[in-house]
Amino acid sequence: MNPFRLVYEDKKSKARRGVLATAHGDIQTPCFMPVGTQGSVKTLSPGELEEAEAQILLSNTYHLILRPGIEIIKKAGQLHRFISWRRPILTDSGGYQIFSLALLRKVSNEGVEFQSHINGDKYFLTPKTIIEYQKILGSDIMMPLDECVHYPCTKDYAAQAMKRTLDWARCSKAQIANPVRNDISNGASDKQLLFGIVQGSTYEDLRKDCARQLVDIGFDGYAIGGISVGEPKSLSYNITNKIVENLPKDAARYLMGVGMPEDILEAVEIGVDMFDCVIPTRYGRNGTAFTSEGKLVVRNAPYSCDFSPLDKDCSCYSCQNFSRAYIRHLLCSNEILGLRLVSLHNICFYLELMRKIREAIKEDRFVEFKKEFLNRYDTAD
RNA sequence: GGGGCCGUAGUGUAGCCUGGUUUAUCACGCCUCCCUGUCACGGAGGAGAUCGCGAGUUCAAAUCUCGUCGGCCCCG
Repeated sequence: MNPFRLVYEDKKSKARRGVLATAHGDIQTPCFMPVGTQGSVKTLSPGELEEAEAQILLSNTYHLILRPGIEIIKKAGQLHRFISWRRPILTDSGGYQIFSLALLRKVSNEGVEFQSHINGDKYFLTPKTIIEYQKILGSDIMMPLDECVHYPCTKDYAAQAMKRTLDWARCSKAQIANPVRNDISNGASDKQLLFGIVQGSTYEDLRKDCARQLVDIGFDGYAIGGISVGEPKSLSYNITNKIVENLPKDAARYLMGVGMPEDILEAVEIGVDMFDCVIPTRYGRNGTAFTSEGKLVVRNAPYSCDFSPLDKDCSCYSCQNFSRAYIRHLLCSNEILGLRLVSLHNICFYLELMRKIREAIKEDRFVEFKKEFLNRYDTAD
């Protein structure tokens, strides 16, 4: 059964409204998934995220395996219960982390051998074990192990990593055929979804080939990996566009790790449905707020006497109650509340942006909305 | 009255004995930039000191000598 329902297509662009049915409820797309790598969206509580109307969180299998360890989550009774979050969760496999964080990794067709970046313990993860771990986590959407290459990357290596990612995708698909599922019951589907991940670096033919083969295998949705890893933005856009053209209309499309508000708008316009990114929370912790007029480095000196809110058009708790001057003071004094207030605002800003995008698509005015938004939103800085 | 120690960016300091690779060290603070499947206490860059003041020795003084001012300590 196809978990994705295409609800509406914008008449003037390829933007679309959809609904993705998961075990813990429906997700309205286009959507943004706040990132809670280690089972926590840094500085924010599940209550605050619900309040901000986050529909789904992203968590990370690699991080959770290393700490606290899969056995503890199993004992806790799945990830939802462990972290006290009742809405959907997508778990990233950790492919990205193994290639960016882990030490001394050895990649073979069977899997990846690496040392923990925390304590040096040795692990050997295979596409099969990654799926088994995600079954135990009980995430609503599972991601297969993949190999995300850096930019720039030679075509030979990109082809090799793409082929390996495809092999691993087949292996992952085969692994979920064994139903080990147990007690998820409060959603539209009692099945964990599995997405395929398109790799192939910046090479159009590799990307196209990868997308087509994944579609042949058949997944519940398709993710685009290895974008925004340092390549020029025009290239990210072109490649993403080419990939989307080779994905079925009636499946969810997820652009992994993206991005800035302007990146999200570009991607929605060419038909991407799902996003996740550390930017709102990481920037929040480092003193940059997103506002309707662009990025605001509230940590900077000019705001020391600015008693207006981060964004005067925002209705979040931070903006309704606190000034830039106070938040800057908190950040400069290393008060945890400062990190929290900016992170909360940024998450609210992103989620509100996605709501506005969904509204605009429904009314065939996505292109105008994007233009108006970018007109006001200063991307120059 | 006698003796000793100390004075180097906003703060705390290295260098002084054995003068010259010192455009004077480092940390914090300050200023700016960066962050795209995470990184709370983060990364990069920058500004900021006529080395308390004055005189002397010397080709050359933060560095040696004398004086002086300020701070601290010990003895009377």
